[in-house]
Amino acid sequence: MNKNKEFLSGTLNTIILALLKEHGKMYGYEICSSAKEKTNNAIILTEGAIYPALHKLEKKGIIESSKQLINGRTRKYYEIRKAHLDTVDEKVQTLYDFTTLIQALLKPSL
Amino acid sequence: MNKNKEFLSGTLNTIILALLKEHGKMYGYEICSSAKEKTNNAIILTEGAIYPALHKLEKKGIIESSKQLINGRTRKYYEIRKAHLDTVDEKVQTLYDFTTLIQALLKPSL
DNA sequence: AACCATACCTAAATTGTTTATGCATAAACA
DNA sequence: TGTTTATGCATAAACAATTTAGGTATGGTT
Repeated sequence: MNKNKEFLSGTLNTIILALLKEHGKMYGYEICSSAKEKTNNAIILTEGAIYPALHKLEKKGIIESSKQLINGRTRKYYEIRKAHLDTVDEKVQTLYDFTTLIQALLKPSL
Repeated sequence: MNKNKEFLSGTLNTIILALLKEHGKMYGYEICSSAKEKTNNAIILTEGAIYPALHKLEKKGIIESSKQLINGRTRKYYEIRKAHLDTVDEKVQTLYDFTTLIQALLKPSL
């Protein structure tokens, strides 16, 4: 289980941004469970990785957060700043293209 | 240029092993230039990354090296140990599957 | 002679992630 | 009613991988 752990590094930020772009607004815990659910437990984003990543993206000004109290628990929602939507698009596309390159590289040895 | 630098981390070992599996025997410098050429300069494996990676794979017993003198320059060829070919197959397949998962995750936001 | 491509290598610094915690609330359960 | 499970945030030490930046050396090109 979690065979993909080693491959995940480097893709975390882009996965976060892609999910944020798709859903508009998400909170950290939701990003983890969403990725997990969408990939049938194949992609496990750990909280220890995702929260620092979100904080860093916010510090860079790419995303912004807003707190909301829901059922007595606080949720911190993140969304992509409009000014950076294009950058995010590019980043997502670049990762997509990268995965295609990797597949082309690996295919001959499969 | 080299937009893929951040995505490369974590995939280096598997790329090396896939190329070695495909070509049978390769030397470090060749692995770098091969990846570069095959991807039209999109995947740049740096020597500072690849040599330590090769040494580590050898220390683990997954690959083995043999030196050869060619045109007055020494080349250190690496190949996958037979006993580990199955492990390598699995690893390559796992990365391939992972890239497919990533594509499925990213697609809705493209 | 200078320079570039080839070919190996290492090591400090940076970075990202894991692992291991901690706090707190709500709901389910026994 | 007390414990566990799920939710939801967070940080920090340790670890691992990679970058950056150097080093050595040979052969071929200008």
